[in-house]
Amino acid sequence: MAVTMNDVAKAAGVSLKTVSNVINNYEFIRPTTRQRVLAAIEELGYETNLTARSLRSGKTNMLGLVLADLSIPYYAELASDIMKAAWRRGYRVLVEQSGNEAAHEKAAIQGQFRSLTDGLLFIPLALGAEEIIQGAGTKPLVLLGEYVQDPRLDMVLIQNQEAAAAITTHLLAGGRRRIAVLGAADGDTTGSAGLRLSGYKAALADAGVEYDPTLLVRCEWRRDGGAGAIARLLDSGAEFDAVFGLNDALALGALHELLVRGKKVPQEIAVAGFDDIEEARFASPSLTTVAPGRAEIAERAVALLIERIESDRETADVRQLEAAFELRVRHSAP
Amino acid sequence: MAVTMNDVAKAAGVSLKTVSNVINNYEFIRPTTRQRVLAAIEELGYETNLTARSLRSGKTNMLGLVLADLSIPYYAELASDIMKAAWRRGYRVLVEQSGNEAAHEKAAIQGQFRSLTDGLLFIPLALGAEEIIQGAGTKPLVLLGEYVQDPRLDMVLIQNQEAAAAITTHLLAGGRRRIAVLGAADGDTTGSAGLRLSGYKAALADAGVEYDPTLLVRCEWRRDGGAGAIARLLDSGAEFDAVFGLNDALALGALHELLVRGKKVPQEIAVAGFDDIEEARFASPSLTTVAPGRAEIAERAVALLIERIESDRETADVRQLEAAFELRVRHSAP
DNA sequence: CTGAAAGCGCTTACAG
DNA sequence: CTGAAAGCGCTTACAG
Repeated sequence: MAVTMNDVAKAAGVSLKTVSNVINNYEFIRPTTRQRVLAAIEELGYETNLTARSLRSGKTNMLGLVLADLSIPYYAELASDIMKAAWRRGYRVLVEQSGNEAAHEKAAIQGQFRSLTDGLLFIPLALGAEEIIQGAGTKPLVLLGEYVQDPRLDMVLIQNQEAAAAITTHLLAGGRRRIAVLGAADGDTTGSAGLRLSGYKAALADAGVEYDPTLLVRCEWRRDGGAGAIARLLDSGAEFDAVFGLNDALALGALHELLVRGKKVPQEIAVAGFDDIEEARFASPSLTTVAPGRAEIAERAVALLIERIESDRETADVRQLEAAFELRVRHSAP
Repeated sequence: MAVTMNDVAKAAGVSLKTVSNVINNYEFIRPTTRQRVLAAIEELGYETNLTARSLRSGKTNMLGLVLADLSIPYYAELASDIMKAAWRRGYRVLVEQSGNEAAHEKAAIQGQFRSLTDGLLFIPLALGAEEIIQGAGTKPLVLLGEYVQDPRLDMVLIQNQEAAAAITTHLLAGGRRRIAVLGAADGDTTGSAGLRLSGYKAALADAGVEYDPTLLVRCEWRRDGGAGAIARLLDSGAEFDAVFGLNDALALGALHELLVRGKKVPQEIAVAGFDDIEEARFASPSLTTVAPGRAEIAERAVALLIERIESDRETADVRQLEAAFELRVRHSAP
């Protein structure tokens, strides 16, 4: 029913191959032939059937992106950047929401889904390195985020420790001495929580400030998690003069709860986050945070993945890239 | 290189067709045959090649979703809901960002992109009804949003006028008499802006309050647009006791700017929005807004589109569905 | 219940 | 520069 390349070939009086050559911008075609083919394409309203192209060429020109949920602002903003970076290079992005569940992540990295994409960008939250390596098959895979760290896997990383230390140092420089941490528990060493916590600890140590594990609250990394955590902390009677939410959602939830309870921010309690989502700039007061280099992460992850796809596999060394971060000082912690 | 159905067939000692039957859950297969095939699939690690299936069957089991940008919270949250609704019905979603540009929208509704999907969910912002009908081809299409209204097109709508009237009435009931509107200009009649503005006007008229066009500010529907609009309004010396941002982003930007300038919200100026994005609950003060039925919109749009895909075209009447809305009264306008 | 053949619409070698 | 043939990995009629 749809117009095929064969129809175009007949209309233009050339072979199938010539039409294919024109469409794929093959160099050596007589200009008049090209014109005739283009005219036929235009006239018939021909559109390439990408499914057929994929089947024959073995390439889909799609990248998979597995993340927890697009309703989480940091992931949505990252996905937007990734789609744009891919688009510039002639690829589309197929997003898969894992909902943070191991079963979904597993299905996404090994299932039929993979046959639709040439390579995968994966933000793992539930699966470990071993499971990823086992399950991922042979197509290229680049990890984002830092829940998983393994020398065998390509990844683009945030400078978690350094960035968390920088923001903690900023709070300390502002005279804060008792900095609560939302989103981690004492003893966490792995994943974003562990890395950011260790940056926090390092900054305290550098400043000669005592580390007090009773100032840590473990909770979901969402706004309501942050709000609930601050509520519990206040109810416990703990004393603190600053809050470091391990991501912006936590910090924004905490900020909300502090203001609801009549605390003055930043006069009584300073608040800082991590991610620099757009919302942070427009919070009241605006949120001090650290920008982990989202655009750079998107750009480099896409570039690396496509390089893997388009080069001969096997050969290349594992690549682990780090994005530059930047402190964003705003009113919640001047 | 990859394991094919043929490999499975050989390993199980059956024909290709039988393997296909097992995979597609064809009923009448001898249990022992099924077992043998499943065992071979397991052993060889066979995965269906979805590209090949699509080419042959003419179905991709993917829905296209064209929206402006995932970094806009309302679209991100809607996309998340749509992907979940599609997933439940066995479909994936391929998102295309139009960046609000007509050329991108046109490419998305008529380009090769369409060959990858069985149908399209489209939030038009730049194209008109005529262009959509011309360009969209033969595959099913369901519109979301209300920039375009046309009796020939399937769509799922927000009750813009009614919802805008409800929130205006709420502000009036709180004693506000001079309600600024952000995101529309006097005379707008089409699209979300026009519809919401007309709801606002209707509510004023019902309450016998005069409509003052100098209280309208046209701007981009983003946080910084709202902030800039309020700044201009304040600088102009206009008097107002409430602000209605035609979406939450506008209202949140306005809220931020009002607080920066030392205005008390809601004591001096009440603020209300439209969309009920998650961020609204955690703003300080929390944002009064209207929930347009996002989950219902996602669910019904996906259901309608899939119904169109799976039934014989042509026949059915155009369907225009409306989602129910709900007022969310919070602290910015109690 | 299962099989052998055809074909979806392209691109890929291979000729010329 | 262009053509004729083969085939990517499935599902779809059609037989039996």
